[in-house]
Amino acid sequence: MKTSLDNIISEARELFRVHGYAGASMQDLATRVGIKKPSLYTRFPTKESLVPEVLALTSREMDAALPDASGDWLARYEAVLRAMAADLVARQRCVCLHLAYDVGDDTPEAADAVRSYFRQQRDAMAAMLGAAFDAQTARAMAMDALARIEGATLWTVIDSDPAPMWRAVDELVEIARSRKGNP
Amino acid sequence: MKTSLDNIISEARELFRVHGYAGASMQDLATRVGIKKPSLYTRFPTKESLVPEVLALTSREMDAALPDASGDWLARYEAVLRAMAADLVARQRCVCLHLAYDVGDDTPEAADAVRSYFRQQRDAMAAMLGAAFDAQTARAMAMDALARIEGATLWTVIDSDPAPMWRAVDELVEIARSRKGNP
DNA sequence: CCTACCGATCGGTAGG
DNA sequence: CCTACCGATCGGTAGG
Repeated sequence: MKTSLDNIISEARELFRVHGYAGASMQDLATRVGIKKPSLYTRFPTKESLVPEVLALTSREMDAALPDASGDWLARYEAVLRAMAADLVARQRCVCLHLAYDVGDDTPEAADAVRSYFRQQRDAMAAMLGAAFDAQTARAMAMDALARIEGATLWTVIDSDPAPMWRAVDELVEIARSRKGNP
Repeated sequence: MKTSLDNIISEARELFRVHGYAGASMQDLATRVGIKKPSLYTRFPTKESLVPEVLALTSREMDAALPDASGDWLARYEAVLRAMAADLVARQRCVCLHLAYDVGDDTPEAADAVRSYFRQQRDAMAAMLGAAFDAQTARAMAMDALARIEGATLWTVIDSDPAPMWRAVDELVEIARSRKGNP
C-alpha cells in the first residue's frame, strides 16, 4: 500500500515542485518511494507520462478539499482562493507553474497537460464569477486572480514571505465583492 | 567580437529562460556561441557561475533602457513597469523567475544571486514609491507589483496571451495614482 | 518487483 | 581556443 500509484505520483510532484521537470530524476523518485528504478517503468511508460498524472492528482485533491457548491458564489470564490494560497504558502513553490516554465516542445504531452490544467482552473474560477459578472469579465477576473496568486509565490520562494500572497487573496476577494453589480 | 563575454551570457540567459537551470547544458551554450565546450570553461569556471552573470547583465540592460531620474515618481514607476512588461511579453517567460524556481540549495551561489536580484528590484521600486508613500507601504506595493507582473507571465507561457500583463500594469499604475496621499 | 545493462549526455579537466 | 577524455548520471530496456 505504501507504493500505491497515488503515492508515487505524489512523490513525483514533490520532486517536480522543487527541482523542476528537467531536474527531477527517475532514480530519485524510485529511491523516495522505496523501489528500484526499473519497477517505476512497469507503472509509468516514461518520465513525461508522470506530468499529466501529477496535475490530475492535484486537481482531484483540490476538488476534494473544497466544500461542494454550498453558499453563495463569493464564499466559494474566497474558499478556492484561500485553499490555493494556503497550499502554495505551505509548499513555497507551485508545481504547476514550475512545470509550465520547464516543459517545452520536446515533451509535448507534458506541455499539453500543463496548458489544459491552467485553462481548466481558469474556467472553473470564471464559472463561479459568472454568477455575478458577464462571461468576458468573469474570464478576465479569473485569469488575473490566478496570475496574482501564482505571482505571489515569487516571495514565498525568495524570502519565505507569505504576506504578498495573503494581500493578493484579500484584495481579490474585495475586488469581486465591490465590483459586483457595477461594471 | 561575436564571442564576447556579454554575448555568451546573453545566450546563456536564453537557454536558462526556456529550459531552466537544470535543463540548460554547457554543450548547448557552446554550440550557440560557436565554440567548443572546454573553451567556455576558460571564461566561466562552472555552469553555476553563469547565473550571477545573467542576472547582472539583465540588471545592467534594464538600467540602461530606462530614462534617468527625469519626470515625477509616477512617470518613472510607470516606465519601469511598462519596460518590464514589454520584455516579458516579448520573451514569454521570465528568466529570473525560472531561475528562482529552479536553483536550490545544491547551487547556493546561484540561489543567492537570484535572491539578491529580486530584493534589489523590490528595493529600487520601493525607492520610487517612497516619494509618495511611507517606507512600509512602498515596500509592500513594490512586492505586490513585482508579484503581479511575474504572475502574469503564466498566461504568456500558457496561451501567449499578453492581456493579463497589460491589465496588471494599467491597474498597478492606477492604484499608485489613486492611493497617493490617502493611506 | 528485481539484477544487470544500454547508449547518450552531463559538468568538468588534461594537456597543448 | 582546440582534441581527447574523465567518472557520474540520465531515461529507458532485457530478461527473468
